[in-house]
Amino acid sequence: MKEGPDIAQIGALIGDPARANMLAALTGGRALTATELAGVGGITVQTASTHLAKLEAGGLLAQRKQGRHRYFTLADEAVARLIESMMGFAAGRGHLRHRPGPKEPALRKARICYDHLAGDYGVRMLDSLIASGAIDAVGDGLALTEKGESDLKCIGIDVGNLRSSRRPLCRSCLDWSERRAHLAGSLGKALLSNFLDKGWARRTAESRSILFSPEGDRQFLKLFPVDG
Amino acid sequence: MKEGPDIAQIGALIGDPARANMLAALTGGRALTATELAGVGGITVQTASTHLAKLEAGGLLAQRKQGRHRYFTLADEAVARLIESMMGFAAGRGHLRHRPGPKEPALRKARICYDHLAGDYGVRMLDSLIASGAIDAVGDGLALTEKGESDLKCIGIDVGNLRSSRRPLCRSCLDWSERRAHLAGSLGKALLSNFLDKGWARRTAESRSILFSPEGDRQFLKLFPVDG
DNA sequence: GCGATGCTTCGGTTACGATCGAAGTATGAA
DNA sequence: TTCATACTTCGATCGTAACCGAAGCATCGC
Repeated sequence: MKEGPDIAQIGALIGDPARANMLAALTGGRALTATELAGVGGITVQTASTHLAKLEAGGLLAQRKQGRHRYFTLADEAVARLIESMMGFAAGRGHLRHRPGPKEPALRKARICYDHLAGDYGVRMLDSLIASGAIDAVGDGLALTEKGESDLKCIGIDVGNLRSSRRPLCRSCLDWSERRAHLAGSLGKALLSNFLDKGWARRTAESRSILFSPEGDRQFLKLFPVDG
Repeated sequence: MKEGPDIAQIGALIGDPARANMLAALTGGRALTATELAGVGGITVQTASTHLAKLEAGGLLAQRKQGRHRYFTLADEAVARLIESMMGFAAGRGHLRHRPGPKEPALRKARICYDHLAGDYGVRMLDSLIASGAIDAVGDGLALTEKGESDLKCIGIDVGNLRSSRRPLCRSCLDWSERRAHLAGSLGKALLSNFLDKGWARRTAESRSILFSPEGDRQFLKLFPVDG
């Protein structure tokens, strides 16, 4: 019976609603304090503190002390992928939390997934990159082409730098709202950073959603057209 | 706070040790009865029954009545992928259940992962297929080459038939014991079936491990050499 | 019909863990 | 120093869910 790694521990860690909410919030990539996380979990700070200790002991979270604050983040990208893949699974089973809330539409349009763009815009961007021949979709994987590399240089992304990191350049990540793939990996991160730097979009304080400015919206849609 | 799909439900379902053991056992691909699952979970049939009802209600399991038996399987491949990905994650964090048991070595050598070969042999097979040019590894994805298609025909696998199914032909699946990828998808399934049909290997009754016969072992190692 | 087997439902016990108030520690500000 | 903020630890409560014995259905073999 006792075969393989123990998934029950991790399941149990994610299985508590308060902890699940905190993890989902941290999938936004931002480092949050214990008090903020207590807020998203809907619990007091004392309770949050014990939850956070458990999550850290389980290897899901990392913390960084800074003054009297304690900032928590997901331990690494693997955690983010696990959470997102569970979200994709849950969405596919109809385990939606309840009726779409007021913030849902914005979240479905564009949101941050650890450090890259997800939602309708994320999926659109990848589709467009594939259609233009910048990225090859082979089997279930993604690879940047030479054309893609030069295209990216034009908008100010130096792929050479990215390659030097150990992290994969392109990675596909299943989008729970669109049920299709969007672009993750260091390139996904670089593209989102690029948009934020240019002022095309900005992150919101409380939510995972990404807000595009009217001008940014226009530029983005022009840069990543659909149907070719 | 209430953003996105509800992962807590699924986490909680997997988070119980008895349920986790049952799910892990079902990742073996075989349909098991409630009594058998009670055995792997280390609980009585009554308790198992309630667990199984919950897992079914949560969409993780499917059941099929047959006479007075009730056979349970994972609801679909997505569940299997979720379980395996959690195992991979857990293994990476050192959440190993405890000391390797007596059956561990066999399990690490070759085991079934839903419907394809995993473990050392599974990883070796994929490595060899890539080294021989039968499969292209592009980015994090896999694609069968023309050479691969003709190679497979020689050992009695008709790729054309496989293509007609909706399921992806090649898919990489992270191996929790080896921490590297092995081949999943319909091709992974076909290869394992092929070995079983030829009598090279057989499944065991109780465990997920795959036992190779001496002759099958020889043939397998010859067909999938390492180092080119 | 009968008993045996496989499974579910019911009822009651038990144990674990989530929760919060209160007190304790650490850091920063005044 | 003194106070305020951020967080953790302690202690106690409470609810839920896992668990099993016993009883209830369903199906098979005879």
